[in-house]
Amino acid sequence: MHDDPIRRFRRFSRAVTTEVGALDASFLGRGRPLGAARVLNAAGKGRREVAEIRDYLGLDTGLMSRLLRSLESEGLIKLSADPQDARRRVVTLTSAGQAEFKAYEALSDEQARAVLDRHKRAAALLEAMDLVATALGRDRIELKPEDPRAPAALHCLGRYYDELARRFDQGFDVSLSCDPEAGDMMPPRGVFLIAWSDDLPVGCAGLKGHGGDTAEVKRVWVAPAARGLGLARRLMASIETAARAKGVTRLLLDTNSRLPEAVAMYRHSGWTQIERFNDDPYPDVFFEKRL
Amino acid sequence: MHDDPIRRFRRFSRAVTTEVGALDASFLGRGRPLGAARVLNAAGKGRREVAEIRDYLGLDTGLMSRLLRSLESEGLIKLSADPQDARRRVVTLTSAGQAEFKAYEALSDEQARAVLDRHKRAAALLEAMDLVATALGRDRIELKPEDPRAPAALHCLGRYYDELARRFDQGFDVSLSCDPEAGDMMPPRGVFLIAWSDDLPVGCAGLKGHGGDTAEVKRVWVAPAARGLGLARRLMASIETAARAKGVTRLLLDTNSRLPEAVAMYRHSGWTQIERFNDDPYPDVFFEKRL
DNA sequence: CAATTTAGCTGACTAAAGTCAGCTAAATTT
DNA sequence: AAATTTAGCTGACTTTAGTCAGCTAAATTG
Repeated sequence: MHDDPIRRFRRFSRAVTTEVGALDASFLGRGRPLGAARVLNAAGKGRREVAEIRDYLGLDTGLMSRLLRSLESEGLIKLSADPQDARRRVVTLTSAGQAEFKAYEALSDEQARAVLDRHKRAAALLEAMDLVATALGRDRIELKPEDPRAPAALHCLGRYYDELARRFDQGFDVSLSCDPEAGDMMPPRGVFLIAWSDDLPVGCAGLKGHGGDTAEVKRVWVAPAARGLGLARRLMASIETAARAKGVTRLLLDTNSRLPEAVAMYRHSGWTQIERFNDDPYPDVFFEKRL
Repeated sequence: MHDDPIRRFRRFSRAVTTEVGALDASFLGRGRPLGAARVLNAAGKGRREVAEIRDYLGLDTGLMSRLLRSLESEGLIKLSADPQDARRRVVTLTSAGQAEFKAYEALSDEQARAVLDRHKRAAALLEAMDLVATALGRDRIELKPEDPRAPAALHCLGRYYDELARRFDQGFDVSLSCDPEAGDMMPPRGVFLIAWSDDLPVGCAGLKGHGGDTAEVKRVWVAPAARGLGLARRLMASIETAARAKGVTRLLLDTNSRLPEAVAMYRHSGWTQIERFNDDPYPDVFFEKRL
């Protein structure tokens, strides 16, 4: 009865509507209706086109127009015609608007901190929050190519190496492994994909190419919070598509028997186990796939 | 940067406002404003007095009065004077109201199920949700006396025994332990307290009395989701207050060195370690406290 | 019993959100 | 070049939520 999943889910919903709803309400403290504050925030977060903001916030054109005018009359935004298409309008924050946006951001940050500071087990709480947020937002996870030296990429790779170090008895030291050159995992030869759940990178995968018809799949990682959502398969499918587009006909990858989920996933996705094809000390299972 | 707690918390907030907010909005699918639906739900959940509902939902008397009248005119509720105090009004659902309430419940249940059914790792997701919900609702955790044979009590005790079984090398079998008679943990001799976070029992503690001036503290348990919130101390304080009120001057308890958090907590709360005072096979650490 | 407090109702009001038909002007299609 | 589509604006409207002063009637207090 008290373990009933439905009951537990609904209790969760009540708790977050009460608490997170209360945080939202505090936006009213700045003397501006919530609608206008939301538009200002969307603009501050880099959404420039009116249609884009309207779409994101799910507003009617009439309502949107009024909210924009009210922000404009407050001197927080400026509207101008899109040079490409003069029917479209582009929002830019004035410096007053920037300041006001930052004030809202500071307010949100402060609230977040106030909640987190009370918790002894903040790390566990955040892990749980990551898991819940990723699960709820699963349909909005996006894969985007990224420079493998960018901060988000380094974040993923760091997590990946940590995980290998935990899984392997002998630990893991990247410098002993074949660390691909960044250039090999970037266009035109290769690609490095990051899976984003909102603003958190929750997975990655790299295609390491040499310009020839064989390429290698490297650094496939999914964050613990995002496991079980089929993300690894999605990343692999996307890497394969990219490889085909580059004229690659044969993909290789190496992995380790200490990562049984990965090995099983490859087996079920059309990969064939082959003989060792490199002298990297870490992998002990090798696969190929003909495209 | 991507590990920043504030950033992670805010991402969580966005995810739940989007998702849980969408669930909320579906309440509008039944052609009734959210306010009226909330009042109907509060009444359906057993809140009978108008003042109680008003208080719970944070409504103004005027607004409340109007919402009640609109529900009354729909034939969903009946209002009558409280026999004890004719100024007060009591809400009762008509059978149409009952049906409508159940329809809302079914809607919520269905939504919860729809989200959960998609998840392979529903157990992990629910654990994370329990943790988050308990942490966010920490200030609303209430301690209430309960019959130790009631379902919620059995739920807590079951979890407690499971945990002991996991912690002790030799496992745990209640029947070999001194299982207190329910009557000893109920008024007038004793008490059994349950800590409620919303509708989920997240902790318990029992006072086992014999009518004399010595009593025993038994079955102190806090759910994993509620640890780190100081709940064990709160339960102990409440048990001590109850003991004092019953004229108890000396409290005893036994525990096990395999539960180091518990042992540490007792040491820091004015308990003194003493010699073994029973022949229960499981405990190996014994405490007393003079009140 | 009179005075005060309490519970709730009512009418008049405001603010915020949202809807909708009709409009203009730019861009695109035919 | 005319017709159509698209992006957005505007005015008139509704609904929902919420506030507030003043009221009635019951209960409580002195």
